[in-house]
Amino acid sequence: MIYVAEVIVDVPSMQTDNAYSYLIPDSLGDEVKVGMRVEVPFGKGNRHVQGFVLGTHYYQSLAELDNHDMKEIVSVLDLAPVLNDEMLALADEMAKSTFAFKITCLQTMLPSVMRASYEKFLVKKSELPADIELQLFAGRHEVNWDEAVASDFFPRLMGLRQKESIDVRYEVKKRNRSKVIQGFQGKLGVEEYHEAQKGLRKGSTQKENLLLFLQDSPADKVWSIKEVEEEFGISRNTVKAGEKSGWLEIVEIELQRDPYADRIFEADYHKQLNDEQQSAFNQITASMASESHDTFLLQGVTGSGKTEVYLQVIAEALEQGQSAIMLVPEISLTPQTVNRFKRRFGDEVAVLHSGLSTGEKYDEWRKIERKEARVVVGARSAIFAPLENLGVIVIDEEHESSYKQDESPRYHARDLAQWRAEKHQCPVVLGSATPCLESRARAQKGVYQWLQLNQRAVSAAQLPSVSVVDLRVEAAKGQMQSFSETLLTKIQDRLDKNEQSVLMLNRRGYSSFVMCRDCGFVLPCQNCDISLTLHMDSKKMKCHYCGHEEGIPNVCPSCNGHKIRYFGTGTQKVEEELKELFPEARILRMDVDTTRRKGAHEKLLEQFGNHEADILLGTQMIAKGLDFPEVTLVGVLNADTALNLPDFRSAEKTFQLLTQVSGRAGRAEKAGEVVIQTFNPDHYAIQYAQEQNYEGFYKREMVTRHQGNYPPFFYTVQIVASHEDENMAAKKMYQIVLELQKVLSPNSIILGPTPKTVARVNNRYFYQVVLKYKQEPALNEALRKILNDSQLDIRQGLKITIDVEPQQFI
DNA sequence: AGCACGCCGACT
DNA sequence: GTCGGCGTGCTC
Repeated sequence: MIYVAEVIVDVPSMQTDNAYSYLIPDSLGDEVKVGMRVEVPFGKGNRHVQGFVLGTHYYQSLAELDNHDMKEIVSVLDLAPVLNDEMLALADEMAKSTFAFKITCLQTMLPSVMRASYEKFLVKKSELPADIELQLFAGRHEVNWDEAVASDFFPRLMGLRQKESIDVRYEVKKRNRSKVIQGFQGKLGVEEYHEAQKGLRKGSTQKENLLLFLQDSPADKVWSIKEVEEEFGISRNTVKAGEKSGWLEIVEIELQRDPYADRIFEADYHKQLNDEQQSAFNQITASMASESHDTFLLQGVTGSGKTEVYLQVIAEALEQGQSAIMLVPEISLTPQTVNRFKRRFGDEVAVLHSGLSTGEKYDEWRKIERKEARVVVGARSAIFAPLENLGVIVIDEEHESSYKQDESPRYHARDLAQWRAEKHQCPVVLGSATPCLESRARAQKGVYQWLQLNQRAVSAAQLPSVSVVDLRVEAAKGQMQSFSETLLTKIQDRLDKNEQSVLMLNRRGYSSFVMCRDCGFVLPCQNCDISLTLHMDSKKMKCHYCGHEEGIPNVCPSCNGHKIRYFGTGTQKVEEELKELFPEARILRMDVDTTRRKGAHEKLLEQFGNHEADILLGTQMIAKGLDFPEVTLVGVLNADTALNLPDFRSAEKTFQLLTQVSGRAGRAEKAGEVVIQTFNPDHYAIQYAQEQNYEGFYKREMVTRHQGNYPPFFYTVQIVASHEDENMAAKKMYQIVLELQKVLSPNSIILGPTPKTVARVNNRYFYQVVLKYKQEPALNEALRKILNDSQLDIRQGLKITIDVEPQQFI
């Protein structure tokens, strides 16, 4: 019998995006199973790569094989499959719908530690020239490839390789090592131990102790050697001797790193649902019972108790012996959220988020795989949790753009959730106070079941009063600062009353830059078509696109003038202003700079929650999911920076952000107040946000979308080509447009080609085309063809990305 | 991706 | 005449 495995190899390229057949050597016989990772030789030279087994089959004889010379699988990297059939099928679907390589999809589904790392070595085979021997090998049998490349000997080493004095060795390294400790397990029955005891030599007290211990311990019980040594005084050596006598077996015990092990979670019980919550709960659970796969849009204002509905729906799934996935945006995976789930579901919860170390993530994943956790709470990638028998998938804050991955595979967690829901015959619940237009429109059309929560669950809580300050008027009054008089008065008032304020600086598409007041010169990045941003903490000018850094100029490089000043408003600058205005106030700043370190985000929030500061100043990140009862004032310093971006979603994003941040004010008994500073007080996004009127905004925005032929009326696809040579990128996009014009129906719209807003990043030029269409059955195939036909250009340094339903158009 | 094969310019 | 450039093809 000849066993063959179909393997997708870890070479992400168009040409290798298919399975290769490998012989399964007899030695690995029944170890190789579908869904496992294997190490296989691939290509010339001794190169080894990681691969995923997608299928196995066997042949009676070599004659049956039409494939002539297959190579053999080198080794198996897993004891059990790491991807089940559902996940393999999902990877296939993802590759198809997002135009990604299969291998990239497979890797994305697993914790990052399971991605192999490769190392290359030069191995000495016979006597080497003295200088190489002495200075490079220095007595070692082999040296790392990188070390050899860095040395002066490299060209000569390649010559020696030709003469076979040196060989190259490849290593595929497994990184998913579970933490293990030594343990042992009894092998014999009570009677046999009794017999063994009789046969002992007089004075063998240690061994006798061990035998007595084994007799008393339950069969199959695995003991930790260390614990037994400490608690029962049976030494490590005695256990080893016991193994020699065949009484017991030494085994490895896989240790769990539980990031929440040292915390105690107070149990939390179901709260009484109000009528609306109850109705939502009933409809979702009815869908669960009916084994259909409905999508629900649970739309509820801040404080309406969406989370309690999620929790009870998930509890119901568990009750039915099923499992559940709860997706939340990364930024709101704060201890507040996690605690709530831990308190309700205890050890049944596995948490997956970027705050965990790679080892911890792996352990949480293993916990799910071993079916020890039936509830998974996590960010986007938690949609790949290998749960079986799913009862419900919840996506909280469904409008968040972080549910779409902005690199390949460009999947949207919502789409994959719906795919999985169909497989498991279970509902998907999308929750939000401000649903994205697409979802809200689908609810309107009855594609989604629409559930509304209009009452605030906590009866005492009132909606905050929102006032809008016209910055144009403020500017006319004279010296322009970041704060209007209205806002300053209110901040002072909170300080006097010892209440807290949250101030948000909307930095999207805007930041502080340096400009010469004489000639208007703005310092640009040398690699990108964008101005450099001032970073006061490091006293450097930085490019946010490519990371380039340089010093802050004192003199204008263009006119040699000395009036070079910063413009725009960064959080650092506002913080300084605040300190000057309110010297007595304790201020916390929260932005990318102060939250870069692991856990810094949580720590800042905790400090603020403990009222160790009066003012929290931050960027968008403060808008999401924090709940501080002492906060009675929320100020938005510049509401409209995002409004002017060339993106059809800018009004929606602005409305959502303002509504969300407003919800941070006055969540307890104290009434909250919100001040929005803006240059566009008449813009509908600002006005509806002031009224906290989602429905009004939805209706108005739908008109704009309809007029502009944008989603939800049209689907969109973005195609981007980039190249070091601007002409190459532009030429390719024109060529693509010609191709598309041949296949697209006249109802579809092609925008472009145009250079991207930032046309040059890292010395590459970017050109894009946006497609808008209602129905194009042949589009997928046409795009595939474009990718396939572009292989020559890709070789010449062209990069093409296809983004289906892009979230960002700039 | 990464490696070998192959066919044209500046060197021993 | 050869070393080495990078265009092209292929990887079970």
